Amino acid sequence: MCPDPIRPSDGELAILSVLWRRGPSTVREVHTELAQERDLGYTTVLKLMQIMADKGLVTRDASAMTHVYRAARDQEPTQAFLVQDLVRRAFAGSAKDLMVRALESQTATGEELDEIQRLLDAARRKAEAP
Amino acid sequence: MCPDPIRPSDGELAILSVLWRRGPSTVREVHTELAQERDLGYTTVLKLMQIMADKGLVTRDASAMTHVYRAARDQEPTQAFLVQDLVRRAFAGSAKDLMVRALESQTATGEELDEIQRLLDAARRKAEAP
DNA sequence: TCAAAGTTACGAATCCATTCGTAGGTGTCA
DNA sequence: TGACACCTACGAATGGATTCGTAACTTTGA
Repeated sequence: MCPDPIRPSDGELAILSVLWRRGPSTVREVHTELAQERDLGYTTVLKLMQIMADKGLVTRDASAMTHVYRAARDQEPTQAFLVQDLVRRAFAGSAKDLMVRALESQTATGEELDEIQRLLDAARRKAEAP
Repeated sequence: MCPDPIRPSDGELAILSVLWRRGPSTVREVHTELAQERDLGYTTVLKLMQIMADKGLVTRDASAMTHVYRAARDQEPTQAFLVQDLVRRAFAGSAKDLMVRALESQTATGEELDEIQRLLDAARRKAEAP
């Protein structure tokens, strides 16, 4: 479900996001979602999803005429990979610096801050008492 | 110093990182740094830096024969932009979720956790008493 | 039945990042 | 002075992402 992590391109990530949110979907469904954001032809999405199937980023059920696509990678490890990748490329490996930027430039709600606090506590416990 | 933010490519970001760390540098100096990591021709770095100058990502002093390049964007707003970009593309706009992934997948030291705690406190103060 | 709508397959064009070779100019030093 | 090292400029090749048009097939509904 999560083979050799490859950084998905912008278009691929947009499609994966739809599949993660909607679950297994047809090209038509994915295109309908993406077309709300930006102008995009149907066959453009189709072609991209076919390429993604070749790459192994998605699988598809071709038993019916209208194929059903499914993300071949879970969302969480992919997100983790992308964060680590950005940390390495833009933050010299310092995840702390990334969080600094995220906290600075984000107008987080109090609830979100509370949740981050809980995660921080958990990370601290894990760090201090392995 | 930070005009219309454009997402720098991988190569461009690598060069910007060197310029941020070293300050104004020559192509030779940047190439020496980058060549330690991966095999890379001198003219490859030169060409990329020339393109970056055309794009406005760097400026250069051509008064001497050996040109001196300088990052045209500060590091912090560029990092902030990249984080926001990733939040939008891979985390549906939730900076909190990005921080969750960063905390989960990172083996942060106690000191780093303490610093994140301080930043979190500051963000909370700013959120509760604007 | 048969035209319209929907679907996949696929080639091709385009754009961009990346890489490098070559040409030509400039400085250095023996 | 003259060979050598270093510099910039620039064209070109490569590869990948993206986009779309067209062809061919299937389903549907009047």
